[in-house]
Amino acid sequence: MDKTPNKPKTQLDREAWVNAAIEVLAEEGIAGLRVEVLAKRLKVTKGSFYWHFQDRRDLLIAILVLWKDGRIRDIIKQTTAQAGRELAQIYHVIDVYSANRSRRGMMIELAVRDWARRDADAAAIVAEVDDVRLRCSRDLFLACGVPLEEASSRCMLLYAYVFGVSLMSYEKFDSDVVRLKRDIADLIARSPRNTPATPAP
Amino acid sequence: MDKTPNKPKTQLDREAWVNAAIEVLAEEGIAGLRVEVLAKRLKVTKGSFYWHFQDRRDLLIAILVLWKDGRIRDIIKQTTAQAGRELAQIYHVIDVYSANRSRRGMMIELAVRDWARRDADAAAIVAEVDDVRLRCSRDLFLACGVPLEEASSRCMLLYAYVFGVSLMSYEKFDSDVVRLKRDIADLIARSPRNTPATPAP
DNA sequence: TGGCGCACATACGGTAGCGTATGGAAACGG
DNA sequence: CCGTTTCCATACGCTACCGTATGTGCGCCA
Repeated sequence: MDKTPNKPKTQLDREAWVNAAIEVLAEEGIAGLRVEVLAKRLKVTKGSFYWHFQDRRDLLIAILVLWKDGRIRDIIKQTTAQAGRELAQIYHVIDVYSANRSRRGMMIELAVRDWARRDADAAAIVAEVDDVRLRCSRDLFLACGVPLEEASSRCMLLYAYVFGVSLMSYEKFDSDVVRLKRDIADLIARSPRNTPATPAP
Repeated sequence: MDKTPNKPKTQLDREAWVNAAIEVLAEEGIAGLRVEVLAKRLKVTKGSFYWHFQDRRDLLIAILVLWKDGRIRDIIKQTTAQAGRELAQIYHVIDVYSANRSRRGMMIELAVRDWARRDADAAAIVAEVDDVRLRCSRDLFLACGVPLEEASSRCMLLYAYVFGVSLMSYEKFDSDVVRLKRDIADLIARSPRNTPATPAP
């Protein structure tokens, strides 16, 4: 009767553990991600954890893999523009990643990157994700007619900016944050817009 | 006879502890900064630590204060340019902060910023430092004749970039990193360069 | 030269966390 | 109906820390 394929929910699977772990990772960082804490959050004991995972590192690797896949899927989605809308898409990418809207995603991002500073496996995953992201957004600039080297510079500036700005506190500095962010987006992306000197391909 | 003011070195003072702590902070992050580990590194036991400090948090606060003072002194030094050399100074700031040369300083920077994401005291210190940095480098842009709002945007882009780039891995992306970084520096600072319409003060 | 305080060392209790060993209930299969 | 598998609970040993209490060598000073 309850053979329906909806949520059984009485049992936990690996994926449920990993999702909860990513939540803790976002809140507490990699150092705060403890299996007993995680178990308490899921209302079970660590006996369950060590049935699903060989050890703590097994969970950590699973987190990295899931995060990598999600990030790559996301960036491909975000950088896929209809022809002619590439510049608008660049602005959209800047907006999405630098806004507080995706605060949770950025918290995970920063936690993973901090983790990667001391862990080779995490560093390798971050390197893969960065490479895909840079190439995808560079393609967006290239589609706008920006030369290759300039496209490289601009897309790298783009990503460095969105990560860096999430580390800073700038509330005291400028009251009109909306204008500030808009102007910065222009600095990163504007050349394709008003480059009368650059001949169209 | 040994009243000379050189290193007595037989005794540890508070500052020696704090300096060693900052070293550990850079290497292991705030979570890895344990008093017994620190004591072991200094070849003493924690009995010494708890003579100099009330508790672990006492040390952490001392770290924050020392770091703040050092950063503010440094930014004032880096943004003090002789008249007419402001633009060169901007490029110098970008170069100094984004280069691997000051890798240790950046490791501390990132560790403190990660710490600040979960600790109110650290966050307050970071906010102070950011505010001073942004104002100092904005003044540099202003001295180049850049309008106020554009100066704000550019200096914020500057700092977001230098922090963000230290979080990324871009070796696989572009082989000519020197050119890449030079072009990015131009994107951040270039407008002041070719604005012949701006009269010198 | 005896006392006094500095700068440690030693020892202790307590918590948090990892991983293991084993028990047990519930579902499932024959 | 019974055995097996799945999924989790309980209990245990161990290490790493935190913070405290107390012991101790040593220079200094009257």
